[in-house]
Amino acid sequence: MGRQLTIKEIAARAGVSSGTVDRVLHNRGKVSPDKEEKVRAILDEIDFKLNIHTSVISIKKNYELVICTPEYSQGEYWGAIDSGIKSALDEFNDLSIVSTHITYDQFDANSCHKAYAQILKQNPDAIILGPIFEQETRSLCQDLDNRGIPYAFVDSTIEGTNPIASLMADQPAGGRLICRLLESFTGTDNEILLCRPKQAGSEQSYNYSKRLNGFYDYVKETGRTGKVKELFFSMDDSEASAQAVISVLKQNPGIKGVAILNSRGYFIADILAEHGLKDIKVASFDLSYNNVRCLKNGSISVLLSQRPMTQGFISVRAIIEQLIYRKKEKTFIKMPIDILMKDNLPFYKDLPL
Amino acid sequence: MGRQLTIKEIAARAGVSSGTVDRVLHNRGKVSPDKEEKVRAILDEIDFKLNIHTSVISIKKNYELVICTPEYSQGEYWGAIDSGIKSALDEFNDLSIVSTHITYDQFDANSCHKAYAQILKQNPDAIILGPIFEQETRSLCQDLDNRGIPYAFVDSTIEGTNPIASLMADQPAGGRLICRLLESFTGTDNEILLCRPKQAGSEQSYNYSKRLNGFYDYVKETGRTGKVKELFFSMDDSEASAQAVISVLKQNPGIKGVAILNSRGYFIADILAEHGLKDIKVASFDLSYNNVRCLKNGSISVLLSQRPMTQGFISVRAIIEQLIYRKKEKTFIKMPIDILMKDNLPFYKDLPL
DNA sequence: CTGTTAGCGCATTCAC
DNA sequence: GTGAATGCGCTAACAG
Repeated sequence: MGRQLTIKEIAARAGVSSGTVDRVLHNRGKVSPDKEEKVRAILDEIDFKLNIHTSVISIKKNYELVICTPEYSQGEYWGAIDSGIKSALDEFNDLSIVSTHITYDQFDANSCHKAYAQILKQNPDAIILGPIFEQETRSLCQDLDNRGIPYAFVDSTIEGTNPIASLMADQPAGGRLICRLLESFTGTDNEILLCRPKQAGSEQSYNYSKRLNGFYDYVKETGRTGKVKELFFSMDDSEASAQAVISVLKQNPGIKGVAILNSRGYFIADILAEHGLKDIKVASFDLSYNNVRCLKNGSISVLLSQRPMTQGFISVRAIIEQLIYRKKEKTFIKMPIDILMKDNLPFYKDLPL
Repeated sequence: MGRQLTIKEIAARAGVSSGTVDRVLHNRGKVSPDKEEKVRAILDEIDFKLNIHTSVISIKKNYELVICTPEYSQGEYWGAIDSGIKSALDEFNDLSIVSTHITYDQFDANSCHKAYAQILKQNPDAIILGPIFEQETRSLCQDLDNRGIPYAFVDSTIEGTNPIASLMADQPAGGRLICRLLESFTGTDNEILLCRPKQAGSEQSYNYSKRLNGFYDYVKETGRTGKVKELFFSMDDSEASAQAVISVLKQNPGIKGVAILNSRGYFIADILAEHGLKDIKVASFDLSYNNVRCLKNGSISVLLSQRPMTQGFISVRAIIEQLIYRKKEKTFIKMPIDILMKDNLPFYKDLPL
């Protein structure tokens, strides 16, 4: 495969100037039908691709990117996504992209509403969305579609929208997997406790409910319905939660594994550790700071992660490819669900700082 | 953080010409100490990064890259590494890199010797090595060091060499991990069978022996020495191997898990499946075609993978960064060891085709 | 040693 | 509608 033809060479072949080829390539109009046809014929024949590098350097436009995600503390899931975004922006720093980060309270639809209003006001060239609220997001996306502003989703995707990219894990698969792992760990004879947070937003979250579905699908398929118990706990009252957990485990000595389908595994793990319940395996999601601590000290046996940093990184890259390199294909990726145990933890970069 | 300074602007600040800045940036020499210092001072201060795009288009040189790995069949480990290399070369195709792939028989030191001679004869600009034989590789690398030709390792690294990049997994950690997994799966009361291949090269391989070390380190640490049995099997005589495996399992009903520390897990898994031994958990390495088949049908419970495609990809990128972008830092990465089970398998791209 | 300069391929004016 | 001309930031060759 030899070198590609340049625009100039194509122009020569078509008997036109490079400017005309450029107009055809980018559908800018103002080209007579006959010349256009000539150029297109050649273009089709040789499968012409723009040279990204020269293309980029001759574009002068400054791009505005808005990132809109829930607020987060350091070392948490959304922080990892953000650091992936940052590292991508750093890698592509010669593209003159200006980014703004707008955050909202993931438990307060109104705060999300405000954030979205702010986005529309800013009228950026592209947006990366970490969506929690379906209605609000769908409405925003409609406006964006109308204005022709591209947007990408990280963490989860809202149906009925037209993102140019979507980076998320298969949540039901995550639910199935955590159940399979605990089943393998505890053996088929023993029981599993599913600890569900009472906290407002968390249970309603799209991702959480999908995991729950996957979890119970697996339970049913394997005919272990009787082997799974549930317990609701509140992060706000750790005393009561601790008592509840311990009492359930005392009453059900067959329980050898505990699943927490969000990133609060450490909360339960700490309770178990405090009470010396070392033989109970805990499984949870996300490499948050506290979860990693527990995985290291053995109070959590396994964590599932959906590569938040990678999600952030790819979302930026997808935007750039679409916006600047004019790539047409959309980027829909189901992220791998990584299984983390003590021995392979050190080699994963998607770690909280 | 505003726009980056250009080389010209830096030159102006330092009171030199852009040519001088370029010479400093790329260590081409021929710069007086005082000017060099002035330039470096500014460079450090502003954390200058080359504009990749303009840099690429103005490079005229054609680079020759040689890739040298063991031969492989489709859907195997080395094939995945190769496809990672190919996709990187594809992504960087505007750099005019010509690549040659030389392979050798991983069980025949002489064939490796020949391959290496061929490399030296070709005298390329850079080399990616998948090393098996220590002596031969060390000798080759010495020659390459003398000639100043950069080389990168994939899969494993030979000590006493000076690669510019090394992409490999932590093999002892892999050994530990597979043991921890099987222990978790079988419970502490039961036993584990370690199936070791008799085949010539395989056992001597550096990676294999490191995994073995890690495996037994974990066994010792957890005080389970008495709980681990060993069995040597030969791929050449499946009849005999099958009988041996089955007989060991009959004599030791406490064995509930089987570990294979290379990519031959499917060989044992097929034997177990044939004999209806469904409750015995099998764990092995690598997403080879056959292993994946077994993971899907349930005869293998878990596979460990060291991201061969990613290794291949990064090795090329590291070479390019070193050779073309003249990056100084070397790229030593311990790849994550991915744990694959039935539910998360579909989302991993490091799959055989 | 050092500065100057001609491209690299494309996007974008600006005349015609 | 169209083509010619300019510049993006950097590399490399060349003249001093």
